[in-house]
Formats: sequence, C-alpha cells, structure tokens
Amino acid sequence: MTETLPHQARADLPPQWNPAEVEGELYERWVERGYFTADASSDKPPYTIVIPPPNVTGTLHMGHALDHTLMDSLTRRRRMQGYEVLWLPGMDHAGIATQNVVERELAKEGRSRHDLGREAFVERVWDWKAEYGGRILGQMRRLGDGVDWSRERFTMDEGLSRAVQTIFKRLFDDGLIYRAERIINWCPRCRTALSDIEVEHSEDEGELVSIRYGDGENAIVVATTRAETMLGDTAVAVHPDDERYRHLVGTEVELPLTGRRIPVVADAHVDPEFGTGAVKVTPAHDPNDFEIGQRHDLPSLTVMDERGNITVHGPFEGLDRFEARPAIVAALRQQGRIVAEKRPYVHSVGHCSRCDTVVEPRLSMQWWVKVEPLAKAAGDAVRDGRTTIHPPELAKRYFDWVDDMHDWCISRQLWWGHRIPVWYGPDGEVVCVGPDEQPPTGEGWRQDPDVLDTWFSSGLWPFSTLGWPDRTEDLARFYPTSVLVTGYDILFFWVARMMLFGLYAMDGRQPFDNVFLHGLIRDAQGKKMSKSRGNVIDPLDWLDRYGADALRFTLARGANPGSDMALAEEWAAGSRNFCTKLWNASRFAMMNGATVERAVPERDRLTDADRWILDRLDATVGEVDALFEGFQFAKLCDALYHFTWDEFCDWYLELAKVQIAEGGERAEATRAVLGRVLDVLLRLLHPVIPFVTEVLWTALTGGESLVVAEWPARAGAPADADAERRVIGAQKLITEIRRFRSDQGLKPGQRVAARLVGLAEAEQGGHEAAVRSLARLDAPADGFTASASLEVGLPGGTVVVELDLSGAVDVVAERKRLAKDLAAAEKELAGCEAKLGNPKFTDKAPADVVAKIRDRRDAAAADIDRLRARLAALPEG
RNA sequence: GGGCGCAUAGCUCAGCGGGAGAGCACUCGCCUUACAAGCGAGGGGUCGCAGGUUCGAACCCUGCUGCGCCCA
Repeated sequence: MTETLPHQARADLPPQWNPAEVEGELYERWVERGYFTADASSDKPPYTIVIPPPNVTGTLHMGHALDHTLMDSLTRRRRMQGYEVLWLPGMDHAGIATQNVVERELAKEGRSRHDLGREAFVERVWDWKAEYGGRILGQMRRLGDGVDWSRERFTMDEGLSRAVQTIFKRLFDDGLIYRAERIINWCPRCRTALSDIEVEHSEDEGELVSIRYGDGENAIVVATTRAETMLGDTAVAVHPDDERYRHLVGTEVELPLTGRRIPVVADAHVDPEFGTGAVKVTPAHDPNDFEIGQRHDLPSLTVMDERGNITVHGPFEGLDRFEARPAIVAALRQQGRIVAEKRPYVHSVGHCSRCDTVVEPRLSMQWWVKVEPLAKAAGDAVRDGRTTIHPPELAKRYFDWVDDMHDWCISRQLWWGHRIPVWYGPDGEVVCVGPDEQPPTGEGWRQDPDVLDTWFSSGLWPFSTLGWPDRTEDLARFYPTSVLVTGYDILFFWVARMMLFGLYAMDGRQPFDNVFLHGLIRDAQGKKMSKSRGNVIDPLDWLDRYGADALRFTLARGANPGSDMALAEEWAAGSRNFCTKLWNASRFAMMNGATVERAVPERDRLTDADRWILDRLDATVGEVDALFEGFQFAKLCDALYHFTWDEFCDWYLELAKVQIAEGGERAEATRAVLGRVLDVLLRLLHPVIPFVTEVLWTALTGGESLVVAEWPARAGAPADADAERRVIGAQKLITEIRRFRSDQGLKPGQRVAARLVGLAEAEQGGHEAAVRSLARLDAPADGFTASASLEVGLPGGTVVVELDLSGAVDVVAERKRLAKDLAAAEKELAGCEAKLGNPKFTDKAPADVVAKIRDRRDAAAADIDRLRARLAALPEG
C-alpha cells in the first residue's frame, strides 16, 4: 500500500453522507485524471470488457444498471489489482428502432421517408442521433461507469463500417454468405425481413376454421387459423399412411372462391392427428408449406403485399390480412363450406420484437449467412474451454442453440444501416465489393438496396471496436476480451453471434475468455417489469433519491448467478442505510483517531478484539476475492455487509471505545487497528460502491484515489483461534446480560451495579471492562446487594452475573425466560440421546460427528441441571 | 409438442447429507455522547405433496402438483 502517505485522518467529514452533492464531481475528476483510459503500451496484464452496446435510441433501464454495475465492479477490482483495464463503451445503431423513431417524427410532419428519399432520410437520422441519440451515455456517468471514453465506438462509424464491409466480403468470398429466395419472417409494419430471434412467440387467441374443399366424395376438410391464406393454396396435403384420404391422393379438388383446381398430395410431415388430418398448403405464406411445396414441386402463389394487404381475387383485393380473414370466412360460410369453427382458439403467434406486429411469413429473396461451419467453431470454443460460460448450467442452452442454428437472414429492407456491398450488373452480374475496392460503374449497375441486420455489425463488436481489420496495437493488446457480461436473455443475440464472427475473423481466437450471464430484473413480486404492467422502476429515480452507491449495492447484492432478481423500494433504502452506516462508522473511527500512519503493532501487543477483527478482515478479503473470481456478486456483497455491520460496527467499534478509553499505548494500538481495518474494508467495498468509499478513504489516508489504490491481499497469518473463541464468548455473555435486562424491563441506558463471578475460569478475565461497557454494568459499590443473578455457560466455565436491581425483580419474566431455555435444552438433549442410543448411528456415523453429538449432549445436560436449579430457587411468581 | 429451471419465515432469497439462515417486514424497549437512514431484545418455518435410499434427508433418487423460462 505504497500510495498511502503519512496523513492525519480528517475528522471534519460532514455528519451526513450526501451522494447527490459529490458524485458528479467525483466522477468527472476520475475521468479527467485519466484513470479509465487504457494504455495499450503498458506492460501490465490486460483486462478487457467491451460493453454490450446499448441501442442509440435507448435510455438507461434497470437491466443496464445491473449489467453496468457488475462490469464496473469487475473492472475496478482488476484495475486495483494492477491490470491494464480497458472497459470500452459505445452504442449500436439499432436499424429498425432508430428508423422507426425518425419515421414517426416525419409522420408528425405529414411526410414519409419516401418523400425525402434515401439519402436525405439517412442524413435526417444522423441529425436525430446528434441531437437525441445516446442519452444513455450521460446516464452511465451518473452510475459511475469507469469506461474509457476516449475509445467510445458506434457501429455506424467509419471504422466499424469498414469492418462490416471487410467481413461481408470475406464471408462472401468463402461462400458463407449467399442470396436465396425463402420464407422469411416479415414485419408488415416495419416492412422488413426479421431473423428468427427477432420474432417473439406468444399464446394468442385466434380461431380455428374447418373448410371443406371440393364436393361430393372428393370433398376434403382442412383446418386453419389463417383462412385468408387459402387464396394462395396450391395443394392439400395428407399423410401417406392415412387410410381416410388414400383414395384422394393424386386427385384434384376445387379451391373454393377461386375456382382453381389444386392437387391432393401425400406428405409424411403432415400430422394425421391434428384436425382432420388434411392440411391446406400455401407455399408462399408458411414455412412448413414451403417445404411441402418444394418436395412436391408445387407453385408458390404470393397473395399479400409487403404491408400485409391481399393482392388477388377481386372482392378481397386491397383488404388488410386481418380484415380479409373474416371476409373470406363469411364468403365461405355463405357457400356452406365452413364445417366447424373454434373460437377462441389459443395458438402460438409470432410477433415482431420491435413493434409487436404479428409477423407474416413471406416468400422473398434475401441474403443469408451459412452458419454451419461458424456455429460448429462457436460450439467448440466453449466445449474445449477457450471460453467459459458462467453459470455453467447455461452452457447447455448455448450448445442446443449453436448446434442447431439455422441459416441467418441478414438483409433488412431498411435505409438506416450498413448497405449490402453488392452490385448487380446489367447482364445479371453479382459483384461483392471490398472496403478498398471501387464498385463497378457504368450503365445498368446498381447496388443492392438493402442494409444488414444490426446484429451483423454488433457481432463484430469485440474486435471491430479495437480497430480490426487493421492490426492495431489495441487489438494486439486487448483481444481476446476477458469477459462478456450480459443477461441470459441475450445469450443467442450477443454471445452466439460474437462467437461466430470473432472466431472467424480472428483466426480461431475466441472473442472472450469468459461469458458471465446474469439474471433479469423483476418487480417485488417477481413479475417482469413492463410499461403495460406499470411496474417499471426507473434507475434514474433511485439515483436521484438514494445515490449511485445505493443503487449499485442493491443490484449487485441481488445478483445470484442463474436467477432473476426482485427489486423493491425497500431494497434501495436498505442499501442507502448501509452506505450511511459505513459513513457514520468511518467518521466515528476517524474522530477517535483512526490512522494508517502508524503500523499495527505485533500480535502480542494486541487484544483479543484486535486480533479477532483483523482475522475476520483477513478472512473477508479471501472470501471476497474468491467470490469475485466466481462472479458471485450477491454473496460477496453479503459478506461485506455482514463484516461491516455485524462485526465491525456492532462489535469491534464498541470494543474499541473501551480500548481507547483506556488511553496510552492501548488507545494508540486501537487507532492503528481501526485505521487498518477501515483502510482495507474501504478498498474491498470500492468496486461496488465507489463514491462513498472514495470520500472516506481519501479522508482516512490522504491517498490520491481509491480508483488507483492497491487491492488488498490476504495477510496470510494463521488466525488466532483462541482470541476468536474468547471474543465469541464475550459476545455471548454480553448478549445474555442484555437479554436478561430486556426481560426485566431495564432501559438500555440504565446502568446497573453488578458483580461478575467466574470470569477468569470462563476465559473472560481480559474482557471485564468490555462486558461492563457493552452491558452497561457498574462496578459494585458499598452497599451492593445482589437482588437477581443469571448464569452464562461458556467454554471453560460458567459466569455468574449478580445484579443489584434495587427494586422488585420481575419473577414472572425470569421464570418465562428460564423455562424457555430449559425447553430448548431438553429438546436438544432428547435429540442427542436419541442418536447416541442408536447403535447403528454410533457404528456407522463418522467419529467426529459422534463426538460432536456427545459434546452437545453433555452441554445440554449441564444447562438443564443449572436451569432447573435456578427455577427451583426462584420465589413463587 | 421438445427442453430446462424453481417450490425453504409475511415478502425476496441463501443453504444442497449430520445443530433451519439472511435482508426487508413484524413485536417490545430505547433520541445509551458515530449513526432514529439508528441501537438493544424478541416472535415467526410439519424446508410444495407422496414414496424411496441412508444410522441420519431441506439437501440424494422416483412420482405427483403448482409456477416460471427457453425453443418449435
């Protein structure tokens, strides 16, 4: 701890911790001093995290706050440990979301993007970004995010765009990007294709309508939830083994309303158990039907346009698909073709993850990534341990997905994004253009109008942000990144895609060594937060009211691996209280001369309490270290909370008061111990609650900043088990006296004369002053008359506490307390004896377990004897 | 339909073979010279149900019920 200068701890801290007043200024100072700026040329070991880039249109929500708190804690600790830390911030351009925002803005002016034209529209989006985009970046500062602002990146920036074009070209040349006509997920509102994972399925109420196709003995009934698509039917399919329909296979039926004749085909993929066992086949509007169509060489008939309006058949032409549905059912009913209707019929329906519009499967020409070889490599990187997923249970989910990944549709019919670098020539030429190449010019050449999926560019994030495809110093230094931190819901978006591209672009080197997946934020009842539920908690609100440290501590403390966390106002208040407690305790210690200026004396000059708290501190250092390494944020916060509040504040500070009152060398030694404990404790807490610890620590030590202070190492000295046992004994003695006092209705502040008998035998000879202070007992003076007493069994002996209550003793309360203790002891004795009386137990159980039960039995028996004697001696209540 | 996970104190969750725990909430007493955003003491749980394994099960196994999530 070389940065600690001789310093007289400041005792003039304000009486209250007021985060709002200091957080902003502290943060800006950290940034100005360059603490968060990574130095690629340093010889320290690197530690890198790239932020999962938030959406440029977004603002900070609790999920970000959690994610960022964890990343900030990890990087702050590593920085203190002497790593060259790079935590790289930035945003993605969020193609659909951003385009939606700007189009909505235009709509208010009564214009569409088509009125502006492509170029002007894109310019308009840039303008929007400059003015409104990236509000989240400012909010990150309020959280305290120690990111390297000098390396901030945006997916649409020049460098990252170059990376996109480079990898597109490379994949194209390797045959891993191709163009094909298939059924894709189409959002009729966004009017673009979506990838599979941008579709969210929900159980919705619809209708199941059974329609009779054909007539007479050739009639066949099909069931559908999407009657409107029947206009595009080009076959009816049945299972080849289905006896009911065997005679119809190969024949044709008339498709109602249209008069078209369509074949009945046999296909093994038809489920004979579903509905009537016969299904309509609409190859242009259903992925399964498309497959059937391919197998049977059926035509595909598109009957809807890109807005979801019907494009065929007079009376229905121009109708929206949801208007067309009842209209077509009505028309069929009029012809007597509706055999059955089930309504509501609950079934799974896909929705656009951006705007919630029901997705329309649509046949169209799109660009695809052939994922198989890439996904294989992504799976292998985890299988062979180059990348570790935490918690490990989630690795299975990763494998399941990666090992069965479908080709990825990457083209989007949008204007905002990276335009596909492919040019089509007048004679059907297709040319993919690399970043340093000139696109073909001349009559008839045109560029593909589509842009790439945003995930295509953010999949490059772990290396494009470091300068790839150039061989930059940053890339050499900071890749692979150390850990990716994100919610498990993003596993397929982030982790999988970054793995695919990282391994491909970086010659098999994984984009991250670790993936840490945290849970999702929920409300106090464990329900998902959503605007419609109205249970959203705004982190900025808590930031205002409780401070950044309280928000961070709440989130970190709730972060149990693999499980979601419930949040409620009281949690934040509790964290705020913790910060206040730390503040008050530190201030008190400093007012009493806590110092880091003087070395802590040798063990033999220290009291039991000193040794105990130093040992506990050392154990806590080890615990916190191990928990940090395992991403066990909730547990490490609990360990720190417990040490701070229950051990340091509730016990050591109280014991220190006694030692300081003693004066002289004892007081000086105590001040040194207080200084040491506080110094180390503040360092341990700093990654999670950086603000309050910074103020306290600089006041205590005069050091420059905790941000760049050294992380504590374990002292490693063997713990003093004797001191610990004696301190625990003193705690029990004090608690028992307090309990007696409470039962007897004595006010906490009321001092009572008492005689303590048997302290030495019970190893408490050195603790009399402490016991008297903490239990508020005065020394017996002249005329002392013991009117009540209690006994406390401790290792080594029993302490008898005789008190002069100078008034009536509440015998009823006393009897009640003793009876309760007796009942507990009797239960304990019975339990132990039952075990020991069972020869199978004494034979088979390990010797140490048997010995422990014997000890417990003996202790219980002794307690029972003592308690019975006291009860008998008690006057009648 | 396939897969995964969870059921422990009023609430949110730890514990995962040998004495049922924490935070918050609750009760009682306190402005005891760091802290009422606090201090001291206390109450509260057949650990979802039914079987099984074991000397011993909240913990391991099987089944059931209820809830949640992912994928199709």
